[in-house]
Amino acid sequence: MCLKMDGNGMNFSVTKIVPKAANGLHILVVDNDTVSLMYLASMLEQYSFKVTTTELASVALSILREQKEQYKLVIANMNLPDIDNLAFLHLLLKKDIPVILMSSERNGNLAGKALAQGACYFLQKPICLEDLKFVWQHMYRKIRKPMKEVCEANIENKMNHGNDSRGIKIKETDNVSRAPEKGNMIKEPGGVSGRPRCQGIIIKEVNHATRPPNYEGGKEVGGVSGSATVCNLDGIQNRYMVTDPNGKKKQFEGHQVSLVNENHVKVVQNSCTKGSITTEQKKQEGLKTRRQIDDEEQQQQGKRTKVNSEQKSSQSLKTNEEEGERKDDSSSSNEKRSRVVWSPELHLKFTAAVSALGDKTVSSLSFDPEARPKPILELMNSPNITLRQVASHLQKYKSQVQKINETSTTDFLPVSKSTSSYSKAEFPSLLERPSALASPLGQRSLSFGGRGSTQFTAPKSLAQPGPSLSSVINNHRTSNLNSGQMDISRTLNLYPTNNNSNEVHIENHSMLQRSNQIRKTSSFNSNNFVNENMKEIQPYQIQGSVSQVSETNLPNLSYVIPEAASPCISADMSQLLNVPPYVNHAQEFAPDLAAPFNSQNQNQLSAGAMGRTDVLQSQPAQMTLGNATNIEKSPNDFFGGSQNVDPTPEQVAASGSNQNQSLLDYANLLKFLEDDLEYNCLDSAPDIGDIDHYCKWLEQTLHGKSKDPQ
DNA sequence: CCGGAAATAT
DNA sequence: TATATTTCCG
Repeated sequence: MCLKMDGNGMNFSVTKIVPKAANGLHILVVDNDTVSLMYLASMLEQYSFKVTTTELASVALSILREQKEQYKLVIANMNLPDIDNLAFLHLLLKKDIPVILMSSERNGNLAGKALAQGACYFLQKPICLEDLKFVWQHMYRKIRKPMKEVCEANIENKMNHGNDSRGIKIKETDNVSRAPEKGNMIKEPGGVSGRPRCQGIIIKEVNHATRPPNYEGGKEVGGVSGSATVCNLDGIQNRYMVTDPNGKKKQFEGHQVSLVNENHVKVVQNSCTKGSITTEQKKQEGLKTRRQIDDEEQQQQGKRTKVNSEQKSSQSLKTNEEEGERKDDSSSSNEKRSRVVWSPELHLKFTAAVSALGDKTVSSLSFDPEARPKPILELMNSPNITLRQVASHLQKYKSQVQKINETSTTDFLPVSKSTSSYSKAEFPSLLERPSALASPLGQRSLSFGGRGSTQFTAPKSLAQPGPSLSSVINNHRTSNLNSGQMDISRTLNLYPTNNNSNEVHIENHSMLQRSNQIRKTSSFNSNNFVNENMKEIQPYQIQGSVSQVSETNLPNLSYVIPEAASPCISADMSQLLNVPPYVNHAQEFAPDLAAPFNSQNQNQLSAGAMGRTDVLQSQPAQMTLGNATNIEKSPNDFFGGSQNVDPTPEQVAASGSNQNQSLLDYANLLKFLEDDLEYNCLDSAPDIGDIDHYCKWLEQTLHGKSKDPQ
């Protein structure tokens, strides 16, 4: 049986895990296995829930029929003798009750099916106390429609609105007023955003899903970005659902072309029925195309290359099959360059490179001159990233840092801040500038990273003292994996030192001894990934009120600690499913579905939740009284804050993650479960549960191509 | 090659 | 709407 401990090996208090508002809520447990039923019930009671048990689905249904309002959640075994699995689930969902399914069968498909059909969570038996840690969250979850319904709804929705991403999309915009280049040219397919290189009419392909570089299965779409998934919609031939890095789900069939010209007229065609725009059409519009060349090439030539329109037009308007062929031809100059999404991993590499470079020379107020795009790119060893992109990222990174510096106030700085020469870290911890982060809700000026739900968040992990090395490591890692906040410091102690993954611990030591830290050599291959930033931030972990930091200053955190990050897929299960347990990806993929708890919309969302949840309505005082001194406290702090009057650091972290978990919607996990075996946005990153393994992987990734300067 | 900033996509 | 990313430009 499971240990009744949390991931850090600390005892956890059951009563502190469940927010007061959820105390005593009624759960209906249905399991034909009496022993398991009773055991589960007793565990739930330990979490202060009221539990009703029954062994029969029919009884459960009748109970609900009569007292539906009483129950906030149903936990049911998947294999009930008196009813069909999914039928039961559907009946429950019809009653608008969140359902958690459980099974002793270790079958990923089963779990996937459950989730696909609308269960909000799947519990793998045997269930232990800790598995139930976040059960309460599901009571507030909006009932989710079964996957197919969602899909169909989306399809219909998109078809009814001109916004369909399928088919050929013709968008016309005015570009005439800009750009010195004259003439109309066709934009290369790869570009989907950014300043236009040319004016006039542009044809480009849109809505091609990006995918991990190592994606090999599936059909359609290319791309290099790691955060998108592609899946085949059930029973819909040639139609794909794409979840872009921002979490928007799109479906399309076939090829899409976007025309941009000066009229701001958008026409949408379905390629399946209407086919592609003809070359003739384009000619009529006086289109010119140009060969796709990348920036560097342009620069070298010092001149843009324009290409004969006829050739290019036809090239840009290939049919599905043609496109597929073209993609297969990787050597083709027409290869697309999709919009890069700075996934956590990518950012991790980036920050690693920056810090490695930055470790060589230290300037207190400006960036290390070595931290230039080119060396960074080299160190990153990411073939799919261009110099431009790195430069761009660096630019934003710097601006981010600058912003933080500008908004910094000594009020928030730790008293015992290091007096070392590193006191002016060029990459200050966000926690040291809480004012910058304590922005009003919804204000995300400092968030960095994925648009939409993937916020790169403040280093909440830093608010934790580091009694548990593993927890620190995990926190750092997870926060980075799930976010992209330009927080340089955080990533650093993730990095394994050379050959010994255990040296991660050393770095953690450095966290606690930062003032005395002695700087080692700075080569990327050296044993020292810790830099000023790391040192800078450390004191903050130990000082002051942790809860204040987390609640007052970091209202928007979407930070997750690993063991808490799996309300939908337990670590076990994710292994079983061969799925990385980065639950936050669900958010990335399904911001819409996760909306009720989306951190981006915490204000409204919380309000909405309050409006529709009895519990929340009935105990508003409790929600805010938890931290009366916190003026900036907002409704969404409820989950994170109120139950932790005097939280231990671990609990603070947990509460933050609780909040985060609430953000989760599982619809998108289905993509993992059902059809996305190839999914691997981490580029073969191992399970973060295996720290050593992960560190080794990271090391390899980071060091793989870097040469030893010595 | 770089950084700042415009411009656009999302 | 705000943000992320691309592209321009000196």
